[in-house]
Amino acid sequence: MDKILSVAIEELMPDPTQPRKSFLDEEIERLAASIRARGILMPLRILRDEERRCWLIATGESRWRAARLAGLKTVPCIVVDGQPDEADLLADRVIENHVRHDLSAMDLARALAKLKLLKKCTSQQLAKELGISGAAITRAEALLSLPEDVQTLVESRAVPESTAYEISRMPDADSQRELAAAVADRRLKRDAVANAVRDRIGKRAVKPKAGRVVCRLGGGLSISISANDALDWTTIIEAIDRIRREARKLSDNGSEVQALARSLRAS
Amino acid sequence: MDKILSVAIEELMPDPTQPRKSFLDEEIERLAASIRARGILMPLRILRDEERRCWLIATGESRWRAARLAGLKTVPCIVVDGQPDEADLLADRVIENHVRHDLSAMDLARALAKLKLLKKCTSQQLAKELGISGAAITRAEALLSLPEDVQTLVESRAVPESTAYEISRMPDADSQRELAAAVADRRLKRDAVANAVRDRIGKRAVKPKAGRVVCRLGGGLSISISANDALDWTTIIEAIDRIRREARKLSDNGSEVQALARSLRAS
DNA sequence: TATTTCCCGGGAAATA
DNA sequence: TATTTCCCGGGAAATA
Repeated sequence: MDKILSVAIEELMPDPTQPRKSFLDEEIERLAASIRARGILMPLRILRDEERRCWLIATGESRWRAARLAGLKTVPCIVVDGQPDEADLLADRVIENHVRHDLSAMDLARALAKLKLLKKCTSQQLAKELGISGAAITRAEALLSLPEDVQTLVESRAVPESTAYEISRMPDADSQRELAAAVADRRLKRDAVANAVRDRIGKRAVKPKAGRVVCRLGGGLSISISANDALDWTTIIEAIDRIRREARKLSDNGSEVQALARSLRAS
Repeated sequence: MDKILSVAIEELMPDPTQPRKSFLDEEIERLAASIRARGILMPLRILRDEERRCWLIATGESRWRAARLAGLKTVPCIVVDGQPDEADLLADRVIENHVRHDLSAMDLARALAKLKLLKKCTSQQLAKELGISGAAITRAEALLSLPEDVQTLVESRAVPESTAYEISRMPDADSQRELAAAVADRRLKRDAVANAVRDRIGKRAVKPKAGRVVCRLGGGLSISISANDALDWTTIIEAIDRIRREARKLSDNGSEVQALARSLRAS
């Protein structure tokens, strides 16, 4: 049977014949955090390259990068035997890339609550170690506050997890039961539940930070001004003045109107 | 170093001290399909139970169930050494439960297209073998039809995958570029793009150009002017003059910037 | 630090 | 079979 080899980080390299991958730094950092906490659970799958005298990574390149970042010297690997062809390698990578959900929402909620107790840590610390978001922990734990009968509906998937989280924000068990029943009946979906909850508990003032003012001038004509940050009058008026000067100039030149966009981009 | 053991299916059992899991039949069936196609890529992690004289599954219960369904006699396993405590086991299961995205959207698209060629199969057959949805394959492949420069925006994640799919439904490259630029600029999100596309292709009696000029002034600031019909200079300049007068007036009044939209709508 | 909002990835079911 | 619609899971960033 195959052995698991402990291979030095620097003896491994990505397979050059495989499609180039792009890695998000924060994704690798999150994985590195869980490797620091628990090590590499699943061995990489590697191929021998006799010419280069090194190992090529068949699957697990992001684990390799994260392990390096985490300061590991070696990583566990399985040598892929036989002569896998390109289709096999591609198929394996796609399969590995894909999620497997072994835990139900309630299982996850209970596991996280237990972990917090056992490790005596905060939700955020736990999130970091496990490589999941703090928001996910908040939402999972909220499920445990639901009445038993509602939890049963979640367990049976009659009420989806994200809908159940919205329900958990209702202040009393009876309203929660009522909403859960409506969802199980397919009379309400998540977004409708979220709206019902907001009506009840009062909505939060949300202001988008990206500024945007849309001015409808009538007859279908409108001008919208947008920016990455909140807009102020100085920015708005300077912008309008710029576009006005340019429009007059181009109009006098006899340019066509699309030139307005081009000329402002260039300037 | 640890060995990979080939353990008979019936010598394995779920760890009774671990939280009960619920499994979706269709989830297990999908996994079984990929196991039939490519086998079990990642060994299960198991613990010895001396009392019961069998192995307990630490991680990989759904792979075990799927393997049974797929008719395998044995599965590859790694024996977890040492005395992992409950926190370790729970943490490992949560980590394993979690997604790792090794492939970018464009990488996935290219890998799927290549697999279809190599295996000479339909998208649906491929979906089944890989354990992903047919819809995902349709969407991934659509990305390959985008102009190079738009594909580059997707690769760099300036345009999200699902948004890029909506863009790919626009009938011509110029509209696609325009939408992609708006998304990269954060002027449009996915749902707005989807609506724009529906307006354009749903109404098939092609609505020839609603006039629109988008002026990027730099630093994220932009002004767009749009109308139901084609735009001409007179309309543009009159519109700009109106908004300019109003902006100056409201600015002098000390109003907040959103008043600009309201006051023009009223007038 | 914890919670909530926003919105993207992607599966199931409806549709072509 | 392929594509599109609908909507849930869950991360990032805003908010408390």
